[in-house]
Amino acid sequence: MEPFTGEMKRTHYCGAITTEDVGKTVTLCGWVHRRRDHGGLIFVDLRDREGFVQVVFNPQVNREAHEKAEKLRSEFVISVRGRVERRPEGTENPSIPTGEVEILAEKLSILNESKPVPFPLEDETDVAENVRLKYRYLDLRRPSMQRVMITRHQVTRATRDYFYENGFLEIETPFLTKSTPEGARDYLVPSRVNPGAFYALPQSPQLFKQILMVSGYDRYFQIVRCFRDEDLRADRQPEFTQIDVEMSFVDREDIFETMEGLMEKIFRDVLGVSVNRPFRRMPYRQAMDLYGSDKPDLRFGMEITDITEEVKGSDFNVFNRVIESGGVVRALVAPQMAGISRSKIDELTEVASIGGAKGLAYFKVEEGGLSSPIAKFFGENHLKAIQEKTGAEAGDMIFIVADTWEVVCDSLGRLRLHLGRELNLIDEGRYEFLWVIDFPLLEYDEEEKRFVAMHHPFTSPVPDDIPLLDEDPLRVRAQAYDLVLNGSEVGGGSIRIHQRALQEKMFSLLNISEEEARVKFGFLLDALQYGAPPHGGIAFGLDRLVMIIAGVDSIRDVIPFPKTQKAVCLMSGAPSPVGKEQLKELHIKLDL
RNA sequence: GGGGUCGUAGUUAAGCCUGGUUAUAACGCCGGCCUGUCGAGCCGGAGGCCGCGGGUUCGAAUCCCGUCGACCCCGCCA
Repeated sequence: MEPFTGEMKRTHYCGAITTEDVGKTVTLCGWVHRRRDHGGLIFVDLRDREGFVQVVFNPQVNREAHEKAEKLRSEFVISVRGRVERRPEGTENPSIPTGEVEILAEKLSILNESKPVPFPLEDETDVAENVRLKYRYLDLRRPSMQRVMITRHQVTRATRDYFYENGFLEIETPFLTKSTPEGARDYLVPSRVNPGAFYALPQSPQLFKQILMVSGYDRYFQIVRCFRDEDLRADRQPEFTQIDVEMSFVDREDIFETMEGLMEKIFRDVLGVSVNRPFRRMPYRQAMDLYGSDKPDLRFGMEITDITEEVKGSDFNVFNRVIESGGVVRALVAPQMAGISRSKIDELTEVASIGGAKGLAYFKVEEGGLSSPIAKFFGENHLKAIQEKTGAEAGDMIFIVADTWEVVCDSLGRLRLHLGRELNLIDEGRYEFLWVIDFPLLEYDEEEKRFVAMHHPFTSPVPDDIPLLDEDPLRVRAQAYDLVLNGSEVGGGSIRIHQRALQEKMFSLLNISEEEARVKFGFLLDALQYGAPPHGGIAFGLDRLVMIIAGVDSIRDVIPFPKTQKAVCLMSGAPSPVGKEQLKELHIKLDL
């Protein structure tokens, strides 16, 4: 080990050396990626965040450097000074960016050694994820991980640039804030100086950004961490990052225009892709009807067809009972799948059953018509009508689910996605944006026996629907919108309620008492009395957006230090027990 | 809370169904040789609580029960 002196400080990044640099003496700092020791000659691939370059230790160039290089091992940290040379003819390596050049080492400093690493630091890795997470500092050293983190940086940079250019103010909101009902479970932080009281980490800065509008800041954005104590998934972490936006004196169109501009800039700056504007729009109801999802993947077609009318009057009682009780019968055509096996059908039935379907009926489309174990219950006119309505052609398979509207949508939606992937109908290079609009304002929660807000309680109803709040609350549409990209919800927002009376009415519809509203949201209700401007906004899930842009399947691959499914950090060991003294200071007794 | 997949040298896997001498391979690691390699090559070597605990058996990596952990999914996530 040697001191790091000025003469060995970096002049270039390894990955940035080009034929332009031939003849120059450069100093490189980095990690030994690989060493190939020929006894006489030693080759070292030296790596830094920009890439790697071959360093040649030749005793005839410098004996001392060559002798030292014999000690080098993987992941040693070194500084090398030497001349950039074009590689001798026939030894170029066209498979790497710096393959035409090499560094003839004249001086080597070993700045630090490394134990043998627990797994190879290669781009392609099949190492178990728990090993990667335990040694995250090594995992993050892998070039593919560094590329993703750089991509993430580019996305946040493009975002900041865009909002700065468009007159938005970047303002911070508290992390130690107040627990609110509705929504996800809160992460709580005990207050030492207020025994028995707790802060909550924000699920989002929702109320604060609305307050900022009341305060006249007009256009706000923040790239901000949010916390939700719910179970994890491939695209869900307990702490995640939102691009949070709020604007005053705007309607939905202004938000769409501004946010499409943001997406356009991000995709241009980061991927060099130009996106088609304006983005498509689709009412929630239509998305559910056609794609069985409120976040449809529009990279492929395969739309769902309603055949409730077409099957009426058959002898098939399963369908008849569903229709009598107000349900629907709908079909999905799987192209050229008529020949699939019984076990394949079982597998697809399983997929549909996740959505609640109690069975999956099917018709094989043959030259002469439809065939199926249940075909005997249908007249020739029924079968013909089904085939015509679905547009199925010979060789196709028609899958049918009959149930409540919700179950049919969910089941066929899942089946559609499953088949889309399996039949390779999804063009991975495409980016299909979609605004889903006209969400219902409310849903009925069977468990709690009350209405709950579909988006959140501060979402404004569509003005025309306000009279319905009393007559038929479930039919009230919200001024809410989601941005969907390739079947993933990447953002959601709404025009907010800016009048106290309407906000109070909303709380009462949600069965939140006046008393409770005052305690939980009093500050918002108060603020709305003092000149609150009309306003609205949106929040994007930065992590999900980066997942799509970087083309990775796990949210853990776009977060430098993620948690496992049990919300544990395998590197630091968090969460962990704390000492008695610490608990006592916080006035907390454990009950385990 | 529930369903599923997985857990064997540092890493990735085989062996497990059908129990039987010393648990197999590749990569990595250590030593030697080697001046144009880039997954360098050749020769030699070390390395295992078969996740953990219990049971069945003359005998368990292998069969059974439990448990822990990682991952995927359902519920949950305004």
